Amino acid sequence: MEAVTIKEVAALAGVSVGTASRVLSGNPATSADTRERVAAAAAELDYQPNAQAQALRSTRSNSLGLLVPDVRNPFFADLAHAAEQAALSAGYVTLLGNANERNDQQDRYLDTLISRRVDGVIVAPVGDDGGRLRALIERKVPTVLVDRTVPGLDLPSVTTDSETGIRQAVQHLAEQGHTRIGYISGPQATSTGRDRFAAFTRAVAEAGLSQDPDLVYFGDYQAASGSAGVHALMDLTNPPTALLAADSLMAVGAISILHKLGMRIGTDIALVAFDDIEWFALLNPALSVIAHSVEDMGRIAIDLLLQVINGQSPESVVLPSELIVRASSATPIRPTSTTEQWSQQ
Amino acid sequence: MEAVTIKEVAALAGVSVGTASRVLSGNPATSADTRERVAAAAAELDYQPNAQAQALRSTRSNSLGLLVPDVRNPFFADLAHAAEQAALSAGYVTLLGNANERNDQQDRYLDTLISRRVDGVIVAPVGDDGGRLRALIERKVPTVLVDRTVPGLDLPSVTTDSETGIRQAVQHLAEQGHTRIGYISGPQATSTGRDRFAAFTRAVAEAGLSQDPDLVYFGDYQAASGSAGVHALMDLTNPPTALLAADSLMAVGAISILHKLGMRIGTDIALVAFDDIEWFALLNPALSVIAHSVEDMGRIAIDLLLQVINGQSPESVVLPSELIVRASSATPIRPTSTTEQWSQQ
DNA sequence: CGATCTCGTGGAATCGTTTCCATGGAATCG
DNA sequence: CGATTCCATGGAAACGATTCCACGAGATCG
Repeated sequence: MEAVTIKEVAALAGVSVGTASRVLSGNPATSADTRERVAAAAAELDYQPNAQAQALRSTRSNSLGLLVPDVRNPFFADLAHAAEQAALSAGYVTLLGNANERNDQQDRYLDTLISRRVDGVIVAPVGDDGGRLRALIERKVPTVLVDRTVPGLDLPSVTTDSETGIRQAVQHLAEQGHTRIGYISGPQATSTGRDRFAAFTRAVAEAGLSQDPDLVYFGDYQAASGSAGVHALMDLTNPPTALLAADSLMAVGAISILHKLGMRIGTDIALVAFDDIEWFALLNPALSVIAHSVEDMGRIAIDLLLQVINGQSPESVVLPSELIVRASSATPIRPTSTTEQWSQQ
Repeated sequence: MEAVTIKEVAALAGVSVGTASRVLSGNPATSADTRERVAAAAAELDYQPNAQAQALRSTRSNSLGLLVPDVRNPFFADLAHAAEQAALSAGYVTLLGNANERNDQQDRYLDTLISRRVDGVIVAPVGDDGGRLRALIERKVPTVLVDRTVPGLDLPSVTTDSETGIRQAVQHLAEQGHTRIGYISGPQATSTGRDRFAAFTRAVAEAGLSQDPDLVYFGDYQAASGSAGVHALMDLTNPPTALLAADSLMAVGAISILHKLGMRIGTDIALVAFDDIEWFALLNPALSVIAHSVEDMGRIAIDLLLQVINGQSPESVVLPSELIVRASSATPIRPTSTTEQWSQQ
């Protein structure tokens, strides 16, 4: 690594480092002549300022930390992309960290972000206790939570109102004649897991559907637990006729096992997934989803973070969710003789 | 941001900053007593060293840059994940940049990485002219190319041998009775686009299949161009009976439009895609793919980069590719006389 | 025409850390 | 017991940039 310093630029331009610095940072107290000579020297040497030295001196690093549970989850990949683009156009580079859905990796990354003195952090938190998030708060590092919140941590956040979408989905399934809806829940150690489960419970009660606790399987937002959930639910003596999966990865696991079991989605069983992934529309049959805008979430998170950095205390934002009906849940249930729980449409 | 400095640690421990620094960096020239007091003080204050100051002094930042064309492309999301994990266990943090398949964004990020004095860079390059990549080379910044290469740039790289997989795919399709295979190519401004196209051309010639130039559509590795490709190929007076898409996103575009056209994949038309994405196995029918290992690619790229950082000059690595046959190409073609093979049954 | 003001510039301090050098006390040797 | 070695430690320089302060030369004013 052969670095060009401002000293060399100044020498080539025949000025002092102070003057060179002034020109390069756009300080108006410079003569046209020196401006020109310094600019020429910088271009000639292809000078790139040392961001570390700048940050050390100015206590601003122009970088943000973004910590997600898993980049390979398309929802978080989209979120990362949206946030990164928004940050870039505000002049910040993004340090992306991956917690791998593990508390210890999240904590390790949080310490790294503190060490690198990022100007702010956006976290989709893993787990429920905050962990080293509290260290960020103590140091007053501007922080915004995204997608998930942590009880007891008073930080601005951008989350989704799962309630509306889930109620729409349950009502929709009820209209198709389903009375027993299986729910593959997210972990209760995440706020989204709890919120969506609560919303499902309420919606099912409102719609007058079966509240059989066996119809709920608790997964962990990973594909494998979606498969396990389908197994558990389908092994019931009185299995559900429709399934609602609380995130995209568990839906993927569910689809995969349903294929293996030879059950036709949309015909033998209805399926709705939380999270709208581009690919879900390509499946055959296309998957009904509860959609929420990742782009908005990423963009708004950056927006709130910039406000916090500027010393403001923005309100948290809750984004809407909405059911999109596709073929996987569009066929009304047919009356069958085996189980008569449901009235025929 | 309220930072704790080594000065405060030293004061609390009752030693000089020099001594505190020695203890914290594991320098053995310290007494057991001071080691203990400094460690206690650091823990007490929850001291996190300022990485910028360390980097400024030591000219090592313990960070790597990773520049991909698009994080939302699952192939690159997986690559980013693999590389990031490998870097992390070698003690490096990864700065992830997104070029959005655009030369100017790539160049902008490369300059940022130079400014931040990362210890090394891994790039899946966009475009063909190198651009600011040459600035990295001039400054002797350790750099490794991944997935794609750039002509005229002599840098270590990790790429895939597309030839084998593509030949297997073409032979496989030939065995199913296809004689006209449509090829949705990547852009000829990328090395992978050129390599795969050349491999396809050779394989088709070897297998004695139609070399009609109209059977090739040049896309840009984005979903939309996969759709456009299907349109173009199917509008031919003598359309292909099988399709080979040069990457996963174009395959997605192709699938989407084939659904709209009402063509059944695997029955009316065979489809094989380059890139093995987890989801492709879940489609109905499951998609045949040419697989190559992203995990290996990411891991090896980091490995080579660490070697370059250590002053070595590692050889480039070429990884194998391999056909995985699934339902989308498993049905032998039925002899038909018309150009509308798919419309029957 | 002398005093004041303006303005561009150089020099120096500073950010937080590492590392080199000097110091002084303890330990060891002849 | 005096000389040498050893070793933990403090102090200071350095990394590369920004910014404050002071200075001197012109311009402006009374």
